[in-house]
Amino acid sequence: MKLSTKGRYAVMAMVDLSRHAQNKPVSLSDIASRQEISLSYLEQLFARLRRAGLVKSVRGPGGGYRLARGADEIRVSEIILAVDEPITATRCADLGGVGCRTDRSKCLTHDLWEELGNQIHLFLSSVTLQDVLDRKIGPRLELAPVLPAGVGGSMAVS
Amino acid sequence: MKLSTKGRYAVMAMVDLSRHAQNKPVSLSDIASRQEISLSYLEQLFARLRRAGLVKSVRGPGGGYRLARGADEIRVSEIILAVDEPITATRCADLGGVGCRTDRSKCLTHDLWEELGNQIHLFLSSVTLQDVLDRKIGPRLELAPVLPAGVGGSMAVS
DNA sequence: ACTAAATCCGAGTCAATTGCTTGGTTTTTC
DNA sequence: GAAAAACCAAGCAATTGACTCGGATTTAGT
Repeated sequence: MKLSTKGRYAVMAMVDLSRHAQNKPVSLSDIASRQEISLSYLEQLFARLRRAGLVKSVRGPGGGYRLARGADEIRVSEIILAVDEPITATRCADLGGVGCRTDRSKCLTHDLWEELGNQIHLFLSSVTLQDVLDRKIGPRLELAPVLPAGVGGSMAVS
Repeated sequence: MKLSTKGRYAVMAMVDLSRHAQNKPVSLSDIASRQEISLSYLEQLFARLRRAGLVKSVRGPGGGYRLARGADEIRVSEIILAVDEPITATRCADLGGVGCRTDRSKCLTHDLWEELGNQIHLFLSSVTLQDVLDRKIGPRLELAPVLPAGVGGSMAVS
């Protein structure tokens, strides 16, 4: 799973959409001005979100977008998968990576990346739009074995 | 924390280094041929790793690199932080992001990204080079009981 | 002292991606 | 029929990733 600002914009927009959902659909220009994202860029993102079946569109004046499902049925991971390009298969990425088979030592890191991907997906799948709206995000995972502290450093994900 | 193939290359190289560590230091050309990474690119990565204090260099023929500490004392997160550029402060990223203050609804996603960053860092900090060598990577984290959508109080956010 | 192995260093390249802009077309409501 | 909206396609500037090129410096061996 690729993590980029593109995915963040999409999530921001989807949160905005579910937050301002009334009877009327929400227009992209509303979202654009509220979230300070360019309208055309939003159009591109929502084209993908629509193709992924996460939103429905209503054309014509007074139109806009609606969530295709309830906010509690849409997971953040779905949004990010919808807008981000699929993972570019790196050197030894997915199935049958050449280097993986030939020299197994070359891919000692394979398991590591795979497990990291699992962790990220697990986390983002555990959060729905409704959770974000309700600010229910908090520390949810626990480490099994623990390490001496002090490895700190500021973090962020891009 | 930025996740790119750059960090992966660095981890691959560091794993290779610790795997082939004998009395003699390991030359980059050895790593380059084993891991199929370009030598010059490796040089750039190791310049950063050295500046970060993760490896020590020995110049001259027969020279190369050594781990600055034991493989069980180097965490994967350190390697990635060493080679990847620091986070580009996005729209509402770190402290004092403008949009965060003015319109709090704009940053409902803030906690989400922050917590995701925590998760990633937590995971990568829990894995040492030695763990990768020993193939000790496996599912290590467990989801805390998922919050029932409607029920219960708010989560503690630290 | 000479050579060669290695680390160091800085610049440049090339393709992909991001976040946008421009300029439309269609659909639909009033 | 005018205007609001979704749609669509092309292009573009800046950045980054993964390199290459061309050296320079250090040092072990002879």
